[in-house]
Amino acid sequence: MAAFNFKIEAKQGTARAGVITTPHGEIHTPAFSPVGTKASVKGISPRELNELGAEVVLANTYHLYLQPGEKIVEGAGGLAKFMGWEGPTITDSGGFQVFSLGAGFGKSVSKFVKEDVPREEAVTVFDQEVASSHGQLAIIDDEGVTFTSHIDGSLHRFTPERSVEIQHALGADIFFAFDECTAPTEPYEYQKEAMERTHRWAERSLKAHRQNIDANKKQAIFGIAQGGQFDDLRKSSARAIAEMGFDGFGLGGSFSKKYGDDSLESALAMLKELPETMPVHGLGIGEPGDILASIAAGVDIFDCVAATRIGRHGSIYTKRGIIHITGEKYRNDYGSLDPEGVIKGTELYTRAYVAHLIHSKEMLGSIICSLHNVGFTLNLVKEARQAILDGRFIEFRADFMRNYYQAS
RNA sequence: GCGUCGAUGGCGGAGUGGUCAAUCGCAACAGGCUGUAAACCUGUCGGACAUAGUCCUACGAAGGUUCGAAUCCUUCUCGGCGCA
Repeated sequence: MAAFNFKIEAKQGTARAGVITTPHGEIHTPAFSPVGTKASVKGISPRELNELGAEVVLANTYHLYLQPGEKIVEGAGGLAKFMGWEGPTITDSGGFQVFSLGAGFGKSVSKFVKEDVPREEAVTVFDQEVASSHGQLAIIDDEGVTFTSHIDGSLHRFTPERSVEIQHALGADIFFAFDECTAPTEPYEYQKEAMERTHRWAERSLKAHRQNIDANKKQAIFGIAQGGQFDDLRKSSARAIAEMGFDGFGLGGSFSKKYGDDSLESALAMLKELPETMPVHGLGIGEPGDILASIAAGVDIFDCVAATRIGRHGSIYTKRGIIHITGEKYRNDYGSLDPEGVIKGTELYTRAYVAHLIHSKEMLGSIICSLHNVGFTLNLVKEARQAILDGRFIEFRADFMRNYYQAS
């Protein structure tokens, strides 16, 4: 992997600033990767992303496989070319969808695997009608995952090998091994089982990648660790993934409050088990406070849908916390969207105007808020990086947290 | 002028004797959103205390029938349509 390199420039405690080199350019870490699930960061053009300071964009294997199909993307010359983005790209493996699509039926995934269906028969027994009647779109077995498309209901199957094959076609600079993301609420036994399965899938993903000489020259593969909220599982998962020979490490899990108690702190503790030279990607970590906590623990890259999602729905990040621009008090507020942090491309818009756009469902409102939030997050990470280089990250983080979570 | 149909909470529009402070949609307001099945979801939505709940004011206006009316009757006001 000559084309891929990670260099640490400065450290402060476990926090570090560095540079990741990829065939499509450099990523200065800590870095935030806006999420363009379907090869599009919702509402924001590649040129704007560039102007906001983004250096890398993350897309999703599951979505691009279903639509338009990885061959189309490959035919365009790869993900970056396809979407008109001139920098590095990352693809997620589809492992998260194993969780988010399966979660439609609560804990059915574990039930299905452990009780209703014998492992070896899970696939053949898959009953689309039964599954969909429960709103469940994915069923896991040890070999892989069978799922129905959320677009047209058609039946598909991912295995680690298939995920890697698709990601080779998509051609991102960095891609992830196929994993099983679990809900933090799953019990120990299931977390352990899923983690061990993820480890086996990681080895298979890595093997499938190393067998492709051509892809190895252009793409780096990161292995994802799991373990839920259990410290011992987290640590053993980190060690197992670290020993396999991946180019980088993916901090897996779902830290959304929606799916249960957040286990970010315990997940971050696992990073102590990793060799210092290994770049770490915090999957789906994107709330300002979580980003800073993660940076402090040694995470180098982040990706998160929050910036664009909450923006699209009319909420924006400010140094004093999130504000909902649809609030009554902003209807005649002719001040800047965020007086303390005006983001490039949003300079001319007032809160009253943006509030009106969101109220009247004009798409520009969602675009402006998304621009602001992505810019805000990129700035946060950029400032954190500079703070590490200057040796004042601790103070920077403390200051930010005090302002952001102060009562307002 | 005569006939006819209608008048319901910010708007649209259900309800046509008790289970109606009144279905539903929109708007409004509040909250949520962390590897995007998300330009989405949840809650509130006459008023006052405010958890349950209790009380008050309410279905154009006034009167009446009835144990009980948004619902039935009378008159009036306003509006649509038809005929003059």
